[in-house]
Order: sequence, then C-alpha cells, then structure tokens
Amino acid sequence: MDLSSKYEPQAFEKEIYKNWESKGYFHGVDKSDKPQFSIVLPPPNITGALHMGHALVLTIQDTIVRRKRMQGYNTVWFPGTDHAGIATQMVVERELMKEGKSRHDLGREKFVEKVWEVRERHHGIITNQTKKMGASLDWERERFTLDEKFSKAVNTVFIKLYEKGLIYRGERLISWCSRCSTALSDLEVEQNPGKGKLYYIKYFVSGTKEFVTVATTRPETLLGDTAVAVNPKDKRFKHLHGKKVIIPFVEREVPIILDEYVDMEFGTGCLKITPGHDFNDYEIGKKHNLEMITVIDKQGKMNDAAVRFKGLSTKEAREKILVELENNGALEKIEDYATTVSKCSRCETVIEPLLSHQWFIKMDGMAKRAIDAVKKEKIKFYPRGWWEETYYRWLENIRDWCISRQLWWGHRIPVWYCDSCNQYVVSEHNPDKPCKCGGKAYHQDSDVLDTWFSAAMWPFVSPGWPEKTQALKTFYPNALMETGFDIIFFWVARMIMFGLEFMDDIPFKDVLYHAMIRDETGQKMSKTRGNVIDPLVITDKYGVDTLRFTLASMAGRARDIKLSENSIEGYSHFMNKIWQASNFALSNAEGYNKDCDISKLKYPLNKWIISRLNSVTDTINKKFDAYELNDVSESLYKFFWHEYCDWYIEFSKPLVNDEASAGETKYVLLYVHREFLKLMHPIAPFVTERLFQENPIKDHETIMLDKYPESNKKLINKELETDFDTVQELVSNIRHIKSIYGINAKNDVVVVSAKYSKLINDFTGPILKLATLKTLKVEKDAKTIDLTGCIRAVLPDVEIYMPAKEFIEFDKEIQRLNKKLEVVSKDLIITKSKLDNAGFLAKAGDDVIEKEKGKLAEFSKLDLELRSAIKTLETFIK
RNA sequence: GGGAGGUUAGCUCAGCUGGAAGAGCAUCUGCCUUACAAGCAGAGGGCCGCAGGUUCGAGCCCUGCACUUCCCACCA
Repeated sequence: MDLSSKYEPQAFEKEIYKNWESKGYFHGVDKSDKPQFSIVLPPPNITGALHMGHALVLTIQDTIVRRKRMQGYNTVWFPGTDHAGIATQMVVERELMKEGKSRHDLGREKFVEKVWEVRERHHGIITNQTKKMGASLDWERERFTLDEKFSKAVNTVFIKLYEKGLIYRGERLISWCSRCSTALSDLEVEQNPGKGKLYYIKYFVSGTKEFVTVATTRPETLLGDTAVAVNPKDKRFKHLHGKKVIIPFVEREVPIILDEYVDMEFGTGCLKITPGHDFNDYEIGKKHNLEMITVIDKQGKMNDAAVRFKGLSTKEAREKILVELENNGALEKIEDYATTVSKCSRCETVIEPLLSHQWFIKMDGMAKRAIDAVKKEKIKFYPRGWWEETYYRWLENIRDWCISRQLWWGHRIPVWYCDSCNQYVVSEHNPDKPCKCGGKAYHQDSDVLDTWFSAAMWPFVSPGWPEKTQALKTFYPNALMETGFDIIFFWVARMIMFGLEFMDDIPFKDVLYHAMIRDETGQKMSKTRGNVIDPLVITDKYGVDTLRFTLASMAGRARDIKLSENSIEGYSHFMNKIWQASNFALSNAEGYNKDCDISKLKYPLNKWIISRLNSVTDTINKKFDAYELNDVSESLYKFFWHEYCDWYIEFSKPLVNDEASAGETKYVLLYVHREFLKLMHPIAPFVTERLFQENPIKDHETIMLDKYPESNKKLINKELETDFDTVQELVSNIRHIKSIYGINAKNDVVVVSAKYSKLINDFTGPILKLATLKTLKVEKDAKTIDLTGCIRAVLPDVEIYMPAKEFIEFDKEIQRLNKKLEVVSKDLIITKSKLDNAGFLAKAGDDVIEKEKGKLAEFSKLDLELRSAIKTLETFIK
C-alpha cells in the first residue's frame, strides 16, 4: 500500500484526469441500446478566466452526469464556448484603448482578426480550468457559437424565421448604448434608482399671455418636442383644447393634444411630448401622428437638429438650455426627484432611446408555445414551484426582440442590399441574381446578431442541426438543462421557443436552476469589491474535490450561496478524514476473507454497517433523482464520518485483532469503503478514483465506469439498526458519566437489562474499548449489585451502574439525575395528555396513536427508574 | 406598481404530505486512546419574525403585519 499519510490532492488530480480522457471514458456514442442522458454545458463566455460561478456549474453538472454514466446511461455532456458579442468586443476594445487606439483605427477585418486571437487565448485557459475541475465533458463534441457549422445553422434559422414572417426590419425607438454604439434588447438594459431633478417649464399658449407648465426630468429634449399633452378630462385645460403652445426660446409652435395617458394627479397634469427620445412619448406620438424629431445622435451628442447646441453632450446641453430658460423667464422651479436611470448592463452607460432601423423577431406566437410546454409539464422546473411564475409573467408580457447589434464581433446578418436601390434580399450568400432595379452589386448588412440568438440554438446545434445527424436523433431533446436563474429569460425561455419552433419539440425535459455565489456577507463577488474567491487558488490549496464537495453541499440554497474560505476549509477536513479512514481500511486488508458473502455475514457489527450502507444508498439515490445535491452530500458526510468512522471502524478494531472474526470484518471494511467511494465519486471524482485503485476488492478498472450502488432491501435490517442505537446510547451514557466525573482511567461497569442482555454481550469487546472500560458485566436484574457507591444512568430497558466510591458525590449525583427526571417528566405529561384527549384518540391516525403509546410506556419506565435511583441515593445521604 | 423568495442556536442553513425542535461551523471542558490534533470524547446554547385563525395537535396550513433580498414594469 502506498498511500501518503496525509491527503495531498495535488499529487494525483491532474494525472487521473489525463488518464480518463485518454481512455475515452467521457465519450458517449451516437447510437446505443442504452437510454440516453444528454446535457449541454452553458457555454462560458470567451472573455476571461473561470470564476466561482463556473465552478458551481461544473460541479453540479459533472456530479449529475457522472452518476448517470455510472448508472449505465449513454451519457453525453456537450462542451462549448460562446462568442459573447458585446462582452468580448468590449474586452478587446479595452485592450486597444491601452494602446491609445479604437477599433476604427484597425478597421472591421483587422479588428475581428484580433478578437479571434483573444478567443484562442481565452479558450485555452477556459478549457484547462474546466478540465482541472474534473468535468467529464465529451470533448470530441466541442462547439463554438461562431464556428463554421454553427454560423450556417444561425443563417438557416434567420432565413426560416424571415420566410415565416417572424423576422422583420423596421424603424423603431430602441435602447441605444452610445459607448457600445449599438442597439440593445430590453433585457440588456438595467434600471437603477437615481437622483434626478424635476424641472418645471412654462410653455406659452400661442397668441396669448397665458402659459402652461410642464414638468420634465430631461429639459434638453425640449428641442425635440412635437406636442404638449393634457388629459381630455382635465377641467383646468378645457379652454385650451385645440390651441397651440410655443416651445420656449426655440419658438416652435406645437399642438396641445389630448390623451388619457396623462396622469392629472402627477406634476402639473401637463406633459411635453418628445417622440424621438422617450418610449412613452413615442407611443403617444405614433397614436397622434406627431412628427418625430431626433436631436441626439449615436454618440450621445446633440445633432444638427439641435442647432446651436450641436456637438454638446446631453449634459452640457441641459446646462445651457437651463440658462436660456432662466433668461427667458420660462423656468418656473426645480425640485429634487427620485427617478430610475436606464443603463447598459455591460458598461453602465446611460441608455438613450433613439429612433433607428433594426431587425426584430415577433415573439408572441413562440411565447405561447413556450408557456404551454411548462404549464403542461413537458418541461419541469427544479426546484419545483420556484421559477414558473417568473417565466410565465415574462412570456405573457413579451415584446418583440431586437436582434440586430451594431457590432463587429458576431454573426453577420444574412441580408444583402442592392448598391443602387437599397432593396434587400435575405440570403446566406451574396445573391447571384440581379436586383429588380437591374443593379448587380450588393453589400451585406453590416450589423451582427444578438449573442443570445445563437445561444438559443445550443441544444439542437450541438448535436448537429441543421444536418439530420444520428447524434441529433439520439440526444435531442436533452435530458436536462442546468443553469443560473439569472438567465431564465435571456437563455432558457429562448431555447424553449427556438427548440419548439425548429425541432417541433422541447429542447430539454428538466430545468435545474442554481443560486448565485456571493461572499460570506452576501455581497456579489467582484474584482472592484476585492471579495472574489478564485477557484484556482482554492483548488491549489485544498484540492478540487474539497471545492466540489463544498459547492455541492451548498447547491440547494435558494437564491444566494454565501461562500467563505472558512467553510471550504471545513470540508477539506472531510476529505482528509476519507483519506485517513482509507489508510486504516487498506492497511488492515491483509487476510481478508476473499470468499466472504455480504448476504451471509456472521457478526452483528458487520451486518449492521451493511444494513446502514444500504439504507443510506437508498436515500442518496432518491435525493439524486430529485436533484437535491446538498442532501446527497449531507448523507455521504454523515454516513462516512459518523457511522463508518466513529462507530464501525472503532468497533471493528477488536474484531480485526481476533482471528475468528478478522477475515469477515476486514472484508466488510473494504467492501463498505469501496461502495462508499462509488457513492461519493460523482461529487469528488479524484480522491475516490485514487483510493478505489488501492482497494484490493475493486471491481472495475476505473471507478467512473463502475456501477453506481443501488440499495439492496434484503440487506436492510431495521431491527438491528435500532438495536445498535441502544448500544450507541449505552456507550454515550458511560462516556458522559465518566466525562462529568473526570474519570479517565479504565473502570468497571455493570449493566442491568433483561431485554438487551444478549445484544450487549455480542458487543462487549467494542463497548469496552469505546467506553474505556476494564470490565462490563451484564445482569438480568439489579438485586446482586451493591448500590452504595454507584453512579447510575438509565435508558429505556437498560440500567447502568458504575461503581465509583472514590468519585461519587451524592448531592451532585442526585442533582444530575433530577435534571434528567425533569426532562422525562415533561415529555411524559405531554404524551399522557395527548392520550387522555378524546379528540386525539378519535381523529389521529392509528400509527400515530401507537407511536404515542410506545412513547408513554418508554417514558413511564424511565420516570420510574430515575425516581428509584434518586431514592436509593437519598438513603445513602441519610 | 406587479411578482417571487427569505425571516429557526452566536454564524451558515436543514426541517419531506401537520404528530416529541436538527446539522455543520463557532464557543466551553477533558483527551497526543497505534487511521486521522485537518483528530477523539463530552457540554452549553432556540417566545422557529409579530399578531390572529384552522386543527385533538402548527416551525410546517390560512389571513394580516413587520423587516429583508431579488426579478419585472414607460408615470413625465
């Protein structure tokens, strides 16, 4: 045996992964008789290194995948990376900025080349880290959202949607980020509370001295005003219906229009309308056929229409305009006002609503099917009942999806414009037919598609779509989608919509959502806060399995996982415990009985641990099937540490040293060790493989392809398990007495029990060892015992007498027993009152009543025995 | 404004369809007992957010309220 004395994961992790990979263990086959289990890895962005969130994803998915593979499924976990349009372009632009350049200095082609270089670099880093985490991905099937086949699939989807009339081009008011210089979808805009001001501005009614006051947060947009609106029911303004007002100092005349939208209670009840720069005003503008004036350009500066403010930023323009208003006596007052500020979710630049030509997808039809799929439980969400409402609500109120982005990095939109007449043709390639106008030259749309457009296609493109591959047939729909709840709209909903649209089938059967990783105080981890826990630092220090086990044990958390290095360190102790216990089991292997039959064991101790193993295996499998990895971890932890180590190993020592029992016990030690490793393997793959290889009764060349344990009900013996509880109680009670009296030496104990005398005799050896006793006598009644110097303890059907004349203090002892009696009496009263209650007897279930009766008997006996013990002690005092 | 969570030991959290309040960490005490001091043994610590209700019985179900986190939403 060549195990180091300490758990040193760095010594074996890398090599083990390499071995698995080279042997092709991760690969699932396209055609197989086995049931399939398929899942796609949410493709990481190629923008940087992996963080704790990725570590969580890899842990959860790998754990689920490994168990399925061990259970005999034809398992494929599809790897890939995402080109992440805006995010990646930003990273590269930042790099350029350091050299004092912009992407325009390079030009589109050179810039894209540079992004590819960055992609190659990051792809290597990401892949290495993913492998380090132990992820058993089917690397032969790796994809990238911009690879050639993927691009073809994207074009196919675009064209099909266009042909169905679901994609259209139009001029709309969209959210524009001037820093990224692109349109954004609603989801890419974040609303933050912000401090603003409400400016009250006078608009004079044409040809009169009368004025109305409007309240606005953005006075600079008055340059683009094309109306002032009031509520038709508002009596204050009745006399102004049909009149016109003049925009201060701009001197443009605009109509007063009537619209129910205006809230009479808010502000002045009088609203300026700027259809070119405000979403509400845009809707009103359309309704009333108002002119739409754009006064802000794509760089966020005032444009030609803003005449003498041209070239100023919106902020500068606002200041100048306020001065002008002041000079004209048009500024009535300024109030502080809490507003919401819309920002680009990538770069936090304030969003400007701008009119522009963009591509959109009509969503309502697809959304209806997607709602239906979840409502009819074709797709199930886990944890159940958590995210369905959120999902429905978004889809029910869905708006058309703006899919064009004015970026250079991404899927170029497959649309071609005639150079001469600008008519467009939707086509993957440059059209070879001349345009209707006779023009022969075309240029491609310069925009690219939203990253999530291609991401939505992962489940069917990974296995080969649009080709009709065998892999597609076998692995679609996926068995599971596992992802963060934060991208439920961005990704999950859209995959469901696209899957139903193009495959006419759901993309996956189950969706498992995990929480967000935060620091120990609940704050989001970020570089600027400096509270990031780097998975690489952690795995170097504690090992991959430690991190995986920590994350798995926290995977059940609702929305936040508060991670601290402290908790990780705690679980590293568990890994060490496994290592140390293995050392014991393996170093005691010599002489184990090779022919031992686990169903025909002789010794109760061995029967007990096999029973427990099977009970726990049953629990673990159930928890696994419900995706409750935290419960799986907990069961593994408790069983191994607090049953196998604390009791079985300790109890086995005398048996191992006795020739008669050694063969069987050594075998059981190894057997439970081996089966535990298998149960544990999905979560902690490396240490389990390492130790499995050392186990002389290993039954496969690798643990990862061995069979995942199933519970054998015939080997579960509930009676024995409860009996063993009594033995444990006995030991604990003796330890307790010795501890409070400070008795360290080995001493003598007499136990009186009619019911358990045989049981206790069976376990005498181990009890002597664990309770540090010299002798243990078992009697059937107490008459033979000299009680004068005995410390006593009582448990159901067992009385414990510890002769300890030199230690016993009668007062203290009486006090101790009285405290116990108090607790028992209270329980007794509660149980009695239940059974005396006619309502309880009439309405409670039979099993419950039986249980209560059992409790009553137990408590009564304990109560009596404690009272008698106290009485005896009291006679000694007198 | 709408929606979804959370509130249980000092901390982080379990408590399944109602049937004697749990774990880990931390704390305190004693132990180097030949797998493990990254360990072993023992102990202390809870108006289960508040107020009502349903029930024989509520941490769990119902109704309010408070505090808190997160989504979604066009009130100038």
